[in-house]
Amino acid sequence: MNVVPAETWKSLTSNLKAVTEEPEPALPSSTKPELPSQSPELKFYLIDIQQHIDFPFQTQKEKSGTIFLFGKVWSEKQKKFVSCTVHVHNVMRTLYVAPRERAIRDTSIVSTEEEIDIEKHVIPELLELRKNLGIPKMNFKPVRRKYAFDEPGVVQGESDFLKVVYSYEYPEVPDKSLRGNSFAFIFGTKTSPTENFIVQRKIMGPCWLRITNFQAQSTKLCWSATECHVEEPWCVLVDSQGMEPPPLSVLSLKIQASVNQVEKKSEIVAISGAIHNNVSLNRPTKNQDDIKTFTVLRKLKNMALPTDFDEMIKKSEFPIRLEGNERALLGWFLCKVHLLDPDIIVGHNILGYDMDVLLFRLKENNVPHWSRIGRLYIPKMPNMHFTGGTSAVQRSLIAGRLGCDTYLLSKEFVKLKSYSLSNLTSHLLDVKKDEFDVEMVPQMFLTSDSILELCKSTVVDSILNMKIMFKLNLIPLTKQLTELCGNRWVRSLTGARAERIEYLLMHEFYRSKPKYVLPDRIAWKGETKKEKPKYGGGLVLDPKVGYYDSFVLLLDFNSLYPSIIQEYNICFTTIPRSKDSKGDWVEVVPPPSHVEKGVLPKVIKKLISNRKAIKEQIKTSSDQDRKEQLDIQQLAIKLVANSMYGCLGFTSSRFFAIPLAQLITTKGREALKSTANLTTNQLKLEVIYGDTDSIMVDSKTKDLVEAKKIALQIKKMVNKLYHEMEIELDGVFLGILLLKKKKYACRIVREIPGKPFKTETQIKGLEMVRRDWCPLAATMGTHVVNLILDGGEKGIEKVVEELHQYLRTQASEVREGQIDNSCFIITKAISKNPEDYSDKGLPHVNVALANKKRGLPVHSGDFIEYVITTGEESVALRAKNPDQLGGEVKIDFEWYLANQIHPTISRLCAPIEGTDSALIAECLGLDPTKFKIKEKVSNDFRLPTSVRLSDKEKYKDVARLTLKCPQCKTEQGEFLGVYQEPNENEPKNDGEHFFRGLTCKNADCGYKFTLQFLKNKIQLLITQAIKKHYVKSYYCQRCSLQTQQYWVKNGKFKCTKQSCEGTLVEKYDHIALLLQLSYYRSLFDIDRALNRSTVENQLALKKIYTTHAESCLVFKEITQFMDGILKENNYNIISLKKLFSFYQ
DNA sequence: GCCTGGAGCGC
DNA sequence: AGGCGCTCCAGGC
Repeated sequence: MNVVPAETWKSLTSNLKAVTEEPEPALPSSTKPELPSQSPELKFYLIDIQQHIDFPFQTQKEKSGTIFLFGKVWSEKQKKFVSCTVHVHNVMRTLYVAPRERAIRDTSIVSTEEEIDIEKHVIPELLELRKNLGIPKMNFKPVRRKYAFDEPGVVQGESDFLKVVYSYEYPEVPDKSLRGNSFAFIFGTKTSPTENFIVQRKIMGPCWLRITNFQAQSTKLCWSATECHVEEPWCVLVDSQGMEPPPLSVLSLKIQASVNQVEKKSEIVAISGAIHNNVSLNRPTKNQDDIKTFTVLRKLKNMALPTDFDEMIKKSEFPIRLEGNERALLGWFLCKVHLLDPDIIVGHNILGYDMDVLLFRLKENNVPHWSRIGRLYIPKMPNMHFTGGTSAVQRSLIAGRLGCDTYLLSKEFVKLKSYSLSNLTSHLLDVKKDEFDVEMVPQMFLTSDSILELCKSTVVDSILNMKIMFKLNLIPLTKQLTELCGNRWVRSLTGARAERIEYLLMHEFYRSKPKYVLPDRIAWKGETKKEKPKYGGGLVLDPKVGYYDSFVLLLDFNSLYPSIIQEYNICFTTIPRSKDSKGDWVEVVPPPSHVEKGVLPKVIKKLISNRKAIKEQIKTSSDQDRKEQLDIQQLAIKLVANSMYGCLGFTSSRFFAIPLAQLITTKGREALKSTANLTTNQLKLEVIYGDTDSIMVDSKTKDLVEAKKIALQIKKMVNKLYHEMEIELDGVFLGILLLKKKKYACRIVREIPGKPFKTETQIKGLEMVRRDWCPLAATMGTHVVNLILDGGEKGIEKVVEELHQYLRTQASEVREGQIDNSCFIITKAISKNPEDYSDKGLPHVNVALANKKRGLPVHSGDFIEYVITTGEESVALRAKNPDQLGGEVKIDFEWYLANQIHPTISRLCAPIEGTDSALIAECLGLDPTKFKIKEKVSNDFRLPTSVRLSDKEKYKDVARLTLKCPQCKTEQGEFLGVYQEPNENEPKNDGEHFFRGLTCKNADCGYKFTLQFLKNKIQLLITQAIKKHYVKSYYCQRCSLQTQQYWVKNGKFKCTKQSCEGTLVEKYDHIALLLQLSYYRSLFDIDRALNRSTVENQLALKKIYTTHAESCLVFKEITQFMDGILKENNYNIISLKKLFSFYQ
């Protein structure tokens, strides 16, 4: 058993300052908390805000109107920052009542004629409401406010509102009372104390606060080092001086559980922690290796530890604490947490799994002071379900400490195929570490060595987690995002992206003068299933499929949607919105130019100009430290600016506005269309593809400087059209294989000053970048892509040859079991609980169910890894967890070749001449009959200029088409077809007059060749071609021998080579045949001729075609006729075989 | 063969 | 607890 490779252990621990133990935790002291200071004002660094938790000893008023500010203060006594909690009492409900323009008819309060007056009508109606709700006290105050949202009946723009303030201890205004006779709506009834506090106190994320009039707490309610309270929210002021924030202490946790096989419940056997006490908030932390660790381990029930284990612990390279049982382990751990008092707890999937297990075990073991896991003192654990997933209630129990989940956050900030800890460490840290199965834990307790290995594994995991947190700059980045938007930091850490934008806009609308009344939060409808789209999105241009070996330019609009918001002044405040009679939103247009700039464009402008300034600073700064800090800032701004559009279209967003989102995408489509059109028509360039905000242009040159000039032309032309939107050269490709919309592979040019440029292969959308295809398919696909992209230099025939060779060797390696099992693992996410799938035929669902049965945690959103094994059942039932492989459970190689490798390679080769689906199948040793070509027969794939051989070159060896007049028997000479090579200096040929009228060259005869005659001739030629080229040979899977001899053993064709026992597979070399057939076809294909001509020739050709329209029709029919034959036979070897036998 | 979910991409 | 557009595969009819 070796989970932690020696080099991993060494690399991780040698860098640590010291892997030593903290002092033994003492029992909790009962001394009264130290008062922060005696000065009238407390400097307090705010980290997080939490609302009430149900303390049994709190009054209703305290429960509902009190919020907790968690943060840090300077302790003179200890000469360091210590944790502090400030209780803010009396946060009040703040409602805004919007009067109706006219009162509702037939009411006792006002007559219909009367204008509504706040004093006369609204206040009395509210007093009535107050009485009915039993609220003793409400404050009223008429105020000027603006409104720009969608509550029906509320006046848009500036008007009078009635502000109502009352305590949270009294009931909320119920939904049925939100509309009255004199008022259209009451806003803010559901707003939480936290939100009111943040918005009204204008708190933008973690920041320094000045706390005035603070008082000592008489009752200790927190585990923080210090605590105090203020009676009124206005005692809390944002300190604008902007001092450097204090460093935070971070505890990285790894909880090692084991499944109790009797009860099928998780138990905790070990916990490791890694501590860093000096984590920076604004920049990457220095001395990231300044980490200390602890590990606490316990004995298993009814299982003695190996006798030499005490000795082992003493000799261990890192501290291990041994406890007798789970309860003692947890108690020791809680003391540790209390002593270390971390501001942040980091862990892998800690918010999705670990917290649940920890809380469950704390409860089961009835561990005292369990709430020290957080900073609030909570006497009794609330009732909750333990489902193996951490619920919102559970998360709130660590209040005061920020939970930083590397699993959750890496999902948000980096794109990977898997987010398991081992995959994260291998991609981000270049460290190898395996994970072991929880089922292994009990047997690991049998020997001291394996117990030590287990401890090593947990301690290494805790260190790695910390390192991932540093690597991704999770703390500075999320802090920056929080600061930009003014939401709560914990929310940024749990990936609440929509909420960030909500807060950004709330602050912005609240800052405006006069303030805006904000829209209410929409209740979450619980439904998570994807709805169908509500409006149109980005435009995707039809790709001109093929392989290009010239420089291809990628131009795109910088931050298209944010730019559009600015360019067209798109905002709630500038564009009136309404619904039609069916209740659908009416499409809108941008406001006239004289309209004042809206709030949205203003925010975007601020963000973008800040980002520009920061990027400028990065360029000029020489301080690496500062550069990294600035880079985090600019990245955060980009993330925020780009996500604003998404929130406009998000149904549950507070700032939900379909018409605005729709207008933005409409303008985006317009911009892309016009850019593509202008490039094609005005600059006469070829746009080969485009998606949402980008176009790809074939420069048709092999000169980089020349290509860049073209890009500049496009840029200049397009940018003249806009103020805010800006197109830019985003990249130059040398070689691109363009296969489908959103699917391509290219070589990006990377320029190095003073040196020749390099290229880097980039793949988009293909199987190779998808986690639901196995790594083997990805490796092979990538290899083939590189073969093709290298094609420009080698020539396409060579590429095809190499490709076929590669497939053969790979296929035999697969069959012989030479490929590592891990290359066959397919990963798929489950989107709901495995039991909830109606469709039981899904492999990953079956594996998820099997995992669950074994006691492994499975939750919605998890990635399930599986392999397909041999057997007779359906594929779904043959899907197994990779750790089950061995013995009779074997990987079904044939399934992989047919269902993973073949489709991947076939699709890549679709535009490549000289190979096809059936041929690829044959190379892979699969039955070619099962791989009929689905793609339509088409010869109009783009081929690169250099690889695209001239027809003359390409068809130099094929049999020519000659015709003889059936009437006068005159030989007509070679038929040269509809396509003339450009710049051909050869004399006019005899075949040309066929084209000019399909008439016999013997003027006396004058026979006109009929369609039927030509068809028959073609049919004949095809059969001749088949006879000539169709030679069957065999290919040895083991020694690669190609032969036409064989001997039979056990009904299999065996290799004739001495001492080779390999099996022969049939090899059909039908490239020559295809070439011949495609030659015949090319003679008649007008579209192809046009496609392959230069621009000048195209014009000339078109002219000729028009004058000979009748002949052209015949040619078209012949082309279609040939396509028919080819399609019918599917370019398929077996079908060709049938044809062959038929004509034999 | 057509349609519908689901999954996972691209932007 | 951002959006839509576009392959692909499976399964059902």
